[in-house]
Amino acid sequence: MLRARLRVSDQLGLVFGALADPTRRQMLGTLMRQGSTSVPALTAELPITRQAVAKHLSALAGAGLVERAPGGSGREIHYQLRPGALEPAASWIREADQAWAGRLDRLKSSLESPR
Amino acid sequence: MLRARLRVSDQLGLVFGALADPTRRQMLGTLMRQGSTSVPALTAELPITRQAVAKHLSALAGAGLVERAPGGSGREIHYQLRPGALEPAASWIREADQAWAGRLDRLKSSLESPR
DNA sequence: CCTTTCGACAACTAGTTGGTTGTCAGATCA
DNA sequence: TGATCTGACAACCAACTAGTTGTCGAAAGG
Repeated sequence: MLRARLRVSDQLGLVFGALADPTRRQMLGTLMRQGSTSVPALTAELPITRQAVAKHLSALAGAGLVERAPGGSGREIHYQLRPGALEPAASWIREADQAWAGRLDRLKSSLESPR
Repeated sequence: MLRARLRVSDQLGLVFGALADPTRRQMLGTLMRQGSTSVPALTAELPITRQAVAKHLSALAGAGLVERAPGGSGREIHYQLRPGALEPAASWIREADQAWAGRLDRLKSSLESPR
């Protein structure tokens, strides 16, 4: 019956999913270096169309990684990093890394104290 | 002409992509708790078929997060976490988080020293 | 005023994903 | 031996993704 696959607002999944695309990571890189950017600016440094850039930006916004920059005097809409947005992902990785290492330690000690 | 989209071995992308799926994160959780597991064991705790589990496992293996456990006496193939596999992702996030915070600090200080 | 630029949609395409069913050979076990 | 379980494929399907082209109205700029 092909299960529903509701995907009920999997925040962590959205963040990791957004980070999975190299183009999106590059956009974030630009944002980190320059603080704020816009669709036309990103289009200038990427080999894709304005529309594709806009789609990626809205994916990043959907994951909460990016938001509209206030001000916006000109006609271009500017975007900036959203404070704390990386935190859930960072802490998942941190916890996993710890459990990972713990697992390996236990494995190692079980190898060191055999039969 | 619909660009090639070669995706030339984007290791980081593979890892983040693997982590983007909740089912896969759950499998990793099991692995962290139990150290080693197998397709039948995972199938027992998930609402999906054995074949789907195998596919997820091979995605995790493709991202280098998981590997076949040595030994394997019985007929089930066991899998374990691959040491250090999380490192690239962890360090990307760490660096990004730093740049992120730096950006925000500079933003704040520019707000604190106005006109 | 006319041209360009920008944002917002919409429609389309090829390829990928997450899942299914089905099949089959080999290992395990009663 | 015969039933069952396992892993490994393959085919299929619906939904999603990353990109495209095209259109349109509003804002800026000459």
